[in-house]
Amino acid sequence: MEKLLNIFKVLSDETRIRILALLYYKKLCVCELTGVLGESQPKISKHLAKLRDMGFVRDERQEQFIFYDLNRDSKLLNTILQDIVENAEEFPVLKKDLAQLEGVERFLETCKNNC
Amino acid sequence: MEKLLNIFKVLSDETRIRILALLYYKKLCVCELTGVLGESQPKISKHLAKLRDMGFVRDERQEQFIFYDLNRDSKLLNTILQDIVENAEEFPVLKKDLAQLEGVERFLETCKNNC
DNA sequence: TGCTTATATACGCATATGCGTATATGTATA
DNA sequence: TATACATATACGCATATGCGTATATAAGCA
Repeated sequence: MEKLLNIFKVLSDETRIRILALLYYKKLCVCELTGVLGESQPKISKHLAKLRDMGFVRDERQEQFIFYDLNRDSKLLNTILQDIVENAEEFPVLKKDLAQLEGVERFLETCKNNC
Repeated sequence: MEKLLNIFKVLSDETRIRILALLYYKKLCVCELTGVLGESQPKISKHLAKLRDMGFVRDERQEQFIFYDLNRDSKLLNTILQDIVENAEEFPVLKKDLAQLEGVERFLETCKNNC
């Protein structure tokens, strides 16, 4: 039951839904997430830490950046995320976030401007 | 986005999941829910009030009892609940709750013992 | 080795949440 | 109409959550 509750607790925050929706499509680093979401670096890092501690994402260093990707072990979480991103039209914020996935790499080059 | 978040907030509490899982199968009154769940009457009433205020359940008086039933408007909530009850085997608490659905009416007759 | 950059964490605060206890409300019934 | 019963709500408290600001850590580079 604990695990089930954790899925819903994790999804009870808009920032975390936005992060998970982005990671659903692509492995991203803190820098890119900060850039796309337009939120402060500590805020994003703290949500990522929570997601990591609960086992929903994994982190992996690649040179100077730390990339996060989705742990797809939970069938239920996967189904829910799929449902959300497939209906992104209903959620303007998500739609806008996802549109920025095209060419996110630009946030790497100018990271100090985002973080 | 608000509506989406509300679905997950509502599901972030074990008592509410238990209530929704039961209502998924059957319209029940406060008395029956209190009896099956073995929780205090104010606790159940408050969770029901929250579910009602958020539009996830409807209440309807039938003589001395007030029955609650699931509002199935949200496709996502419906899908999630279906997934949960179909996998009730994984969640002993839910399995036990659902097993008591057979003959819940007995809680009506002895309501004062539960409430 | 010292500096910069990318990310993580600590701290304090404001708000939200869940619970128990007590009490109010409203319907049924004697 | 007085009482009992079913349910709802108020209040106080403890804990949890999210955020901003400040600072720590750790890798890369000069």
